[in-house]
Amino acid sequence: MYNSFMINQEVASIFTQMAELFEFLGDPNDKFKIRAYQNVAVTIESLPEPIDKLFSENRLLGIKGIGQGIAAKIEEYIDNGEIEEFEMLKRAVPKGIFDLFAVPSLGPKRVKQLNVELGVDSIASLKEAVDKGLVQNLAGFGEKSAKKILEGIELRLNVSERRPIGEVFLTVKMILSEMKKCKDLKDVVAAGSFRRAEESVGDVDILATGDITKTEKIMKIFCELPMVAHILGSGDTKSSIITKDGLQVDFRLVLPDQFGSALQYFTGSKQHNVELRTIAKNRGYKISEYGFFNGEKLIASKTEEECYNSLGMQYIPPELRSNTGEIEAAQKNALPKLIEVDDISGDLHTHSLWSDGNNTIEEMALAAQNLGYEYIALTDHSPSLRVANGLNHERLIKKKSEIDALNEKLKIKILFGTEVDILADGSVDYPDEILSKFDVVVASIHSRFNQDNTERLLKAMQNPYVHIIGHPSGRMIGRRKPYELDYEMVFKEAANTGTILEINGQHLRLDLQDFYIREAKRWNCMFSIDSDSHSIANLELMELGVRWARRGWCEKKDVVNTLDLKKLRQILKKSK
DNA sequence: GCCGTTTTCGGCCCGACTGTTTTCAGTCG
Repeated sequence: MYNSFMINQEVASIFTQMAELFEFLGDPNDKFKIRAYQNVAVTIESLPEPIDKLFSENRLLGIKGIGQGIAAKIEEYIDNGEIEEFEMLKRAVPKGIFDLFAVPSLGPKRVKQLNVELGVDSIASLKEAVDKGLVQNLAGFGEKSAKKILEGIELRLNVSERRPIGEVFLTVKMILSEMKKCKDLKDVVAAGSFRRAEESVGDVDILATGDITKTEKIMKIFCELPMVAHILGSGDTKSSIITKDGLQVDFRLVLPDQFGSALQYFTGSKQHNVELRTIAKNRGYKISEYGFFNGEKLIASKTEEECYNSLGMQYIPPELRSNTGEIEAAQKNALPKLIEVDDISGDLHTHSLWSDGNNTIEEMALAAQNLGYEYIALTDHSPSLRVANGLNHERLIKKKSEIDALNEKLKIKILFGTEVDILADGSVDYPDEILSKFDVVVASIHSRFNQDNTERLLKAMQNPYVHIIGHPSGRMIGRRKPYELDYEMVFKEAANTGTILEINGQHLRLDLQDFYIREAKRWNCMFSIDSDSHSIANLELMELGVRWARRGWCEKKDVVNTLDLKKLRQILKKSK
């Protein structure tokens, strides 16, 4: 879905949007041009190199999906920072068009119809049209469509000002690593909901300490970062910018002696800090971003550890700061020792070109090896997921022999896996004799999201060959609600059958949800944390998955892919 | 707009689901 190169994201996003605009304009001759643009956007997003480098080395035309026309547009973007045809298209359509496309259940055809017949050109005018009962009367629309549209708007509004954390994750990491190159800075940390690993974030606050006499130079470096689109303001201690992908980032320079209290203050959450201030007040203390004070006397401010300890409690990791029991636990010295990214030994849910991934098995394996993994499971889809090019028996045999050959020459161990579809009746999409051949079987639901799926999951877990339930709730942040489940029954059965529950790190999934991870832990469930990568760049989403698991109070011992391969194989064998 | 042992034109993924229809269009993955 994204890679580490800002320019690739920018170009890919333009082709995606151009495809949407052509679809809206609705010229039937454009049908396959649209598909070409959609395809090339995906390709560009998963390229292992920045596209301006490929261009300067005359290698654009060697990439599948890039021909003369698209290469010329990429060149135009590299030279001018924009593509004229895209700018013209945008002028030819209503301004709020991309907002309308983003409403679930609305596609280009219906947006067009709404625009032509009712003059709808924004979320606001859409809502107005539904409220007035106009939409319901359009040909092809009815009461249910209108209701769906309202629900869709609601889903959109919930994330309108906030964005899924995965969408900004790599941008923020890149800003941090760029700023860390500055020798006048010491600490550089993103605070706020980003640091707490909330599923969505608003503005991002970056806190830094360093040589205060060099503030002018430091702020200049920040405002001139390559991803900056607009500078909202820049002063001695704070600068604000908007990135090219529309994220507001504030950069604050604080005194080294106040870094701990400032970081504590700007990390939140609000509820956590309110509770903390109450406790401080009861002790006669006062807390601010400048320090923890007893009267006029400074008690703590340099580090967060010092600040928390001064209130008679353990240091509370940022992912836990939601005022849902973490403060009481910290006071009793009873916080869990949370899992770390470095604890992960491998990824158990990834896709390759064999199904709907964008890289070869070898590319995926080498990228995983670079992350320091001992193993990676390539879990391509099963046949019923036709859109994802699921593998039949014949292709499985070929894939297996490719893996065997690679395992002869690579250091990392590649596990032969599948993400097998859980069918309508809870059976899975391969017979036992095939299932038994896999090292890792992830079973997932990809259909019938509008019903209670408890029975399907229970039956899948009872299958002796199913090791892991993939993305158990099926939700997509801002797009699709979790389907109905009796979680208690699911957790009980997972524990009984030794089925591992996945914590999926894909940026729109983050599934199981954090509070259910905590709940499942009470039932002694086991977890795997997976990236569900469809390209090499996505493998880095493991970090997001781990931080999400930390929100669920996960420890190393709860997570099977912290084990070395030998122990992992034992668990997979023994647990079923 | 791209592609090619079906190669310079003709094909490009396609089935499930939903809500609207009463045989189908649009959306989604």
